[in-house]
Amino acid sequence: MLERARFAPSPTGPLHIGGVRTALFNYLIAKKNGGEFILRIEDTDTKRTVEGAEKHIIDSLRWLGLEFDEGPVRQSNREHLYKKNVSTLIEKGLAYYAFDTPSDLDKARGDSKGTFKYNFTTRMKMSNSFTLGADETEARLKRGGYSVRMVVPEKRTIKAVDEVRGNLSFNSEELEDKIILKSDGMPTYHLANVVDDHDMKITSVIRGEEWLSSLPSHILLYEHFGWTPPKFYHLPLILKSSGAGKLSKRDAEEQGHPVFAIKWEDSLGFKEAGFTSEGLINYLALLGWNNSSDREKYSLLELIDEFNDVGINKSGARFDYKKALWINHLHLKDFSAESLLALSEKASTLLGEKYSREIAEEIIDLIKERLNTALDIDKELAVFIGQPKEYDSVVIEKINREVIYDILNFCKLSEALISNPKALKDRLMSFGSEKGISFGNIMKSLRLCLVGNLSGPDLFKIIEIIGPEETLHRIESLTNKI
RNA sequence: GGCCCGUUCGUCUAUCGGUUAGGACCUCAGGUUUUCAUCCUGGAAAGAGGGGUUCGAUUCCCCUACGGGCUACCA
Repeated sequence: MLERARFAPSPTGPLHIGGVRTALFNYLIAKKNGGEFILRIEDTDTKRTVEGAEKHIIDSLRWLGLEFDEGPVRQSNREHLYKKNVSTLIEKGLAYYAFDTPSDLDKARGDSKGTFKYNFTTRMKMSNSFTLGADETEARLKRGGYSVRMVVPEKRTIKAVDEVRGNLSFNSEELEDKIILKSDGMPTYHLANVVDDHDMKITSVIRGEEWLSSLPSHILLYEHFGWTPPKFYHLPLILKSSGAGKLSKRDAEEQGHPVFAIKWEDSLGFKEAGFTSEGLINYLALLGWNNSSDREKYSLLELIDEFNDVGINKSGARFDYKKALWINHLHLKDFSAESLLALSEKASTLLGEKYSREIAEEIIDLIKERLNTALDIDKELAVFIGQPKEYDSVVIEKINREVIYDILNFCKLSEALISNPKALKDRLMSFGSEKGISFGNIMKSLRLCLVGNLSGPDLFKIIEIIGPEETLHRIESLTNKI
């Protein structure tokens, strides 16, 4: 049978990485078996729908490369479907009209000190089509403002299978006659989900663990309709990197890392933080799944290939930004110079103004092992683009101004040598031994002069690329300042 | 509180009854490098506790503890 998996977010806010991971696993399970990945927007709560959220979800999936084959299907367009199915349930006696107001329910809950359950023990005391009689029910239906509840049988063991955890069983006494149609005419999640998954021929429901406890209600609903339930996968949650609980936007901000795939209002996403989509996907895949192998780097295609649902973990995992960065680094260093250049518009323009395409690519190759994020590209490239804006004063003091001056002066006087970095190196060494200056300090001084601090790629390579004129210019600059 | 799920280094994880409990991030120490980073080598670091079952339990079962989720006319 053709595998069909859906990602079904509700547009009540931007797509965060928990959602991204759910989308990813849906995508992988679908694609693994050559199946289809479908996007369904669960917008049944009109009050909580957030402007722009749906667009953010779609844009995120697009950036991530998780292209959906169908959708977006919006539940708000399918009211008739839910109503029709609710009617058949009512006809079968497996659902009923309820007229209790919110304050009625509050009261019932308050009276029982929070133990109240709307089920076989209490429904005959409430206001619904079982207790009101046909005429009264009819009259109230005409007035509107009713909801519909599903009937949960009295004493039953409901057996369910979760593909991640195995066999599960629940006692129906613990369940409630859940509302399936709200008084505004919209279905609740439980109904809409079951009806849509059946209607859309979904074969695998892959969602977060927070749904595990409503699984028995859903199983019951499938039973009431006489439908065969799909396979269920409940994914472990992504936990905050320190402390307890689910990862939230606030925790992420406190820890200084993104939570959204792409920018949302004032919050920058992983994209803006310089992650590649595959780097993020790679990290997220490993946070909740593994292959029993020691392999850490996967492209999306490789994940599709290697993915197997038995490797999905059962327990929640803490988000670790450092490891995410490291995975991203693994991806960046395998990028071609060309695609790396494409990641930074600024860098490619500035580099393009100064150097030939060939040299630009050579420069990129020089720095690419040094990158954790695409943001590092600009930082690493600065040395090739202009002279240092400032000099690390700690280094100056450490080496000693006089010494630096002497070295730079020597370089300045050896002007001819600057166009021959190899020879320059030799001359500097002998200069050092004459003057009793360590070679390390010579190099540090020169690096300070050209870079502004003590980091960066090979010094003589830098001299070669920026050329004698620019080198001399930078030497002049620091000599004047010191 | 009730119900459900979970529990191996600080973190992410491997192990499908017999292992010196493996890998990665982090961290520490060396090495490479003119510097930083990369990279290489090495070190430190774990089976929540208690009962069973078994010749033998990290692995299977039970209890406790801890963590998480749900407990809405939200998803």
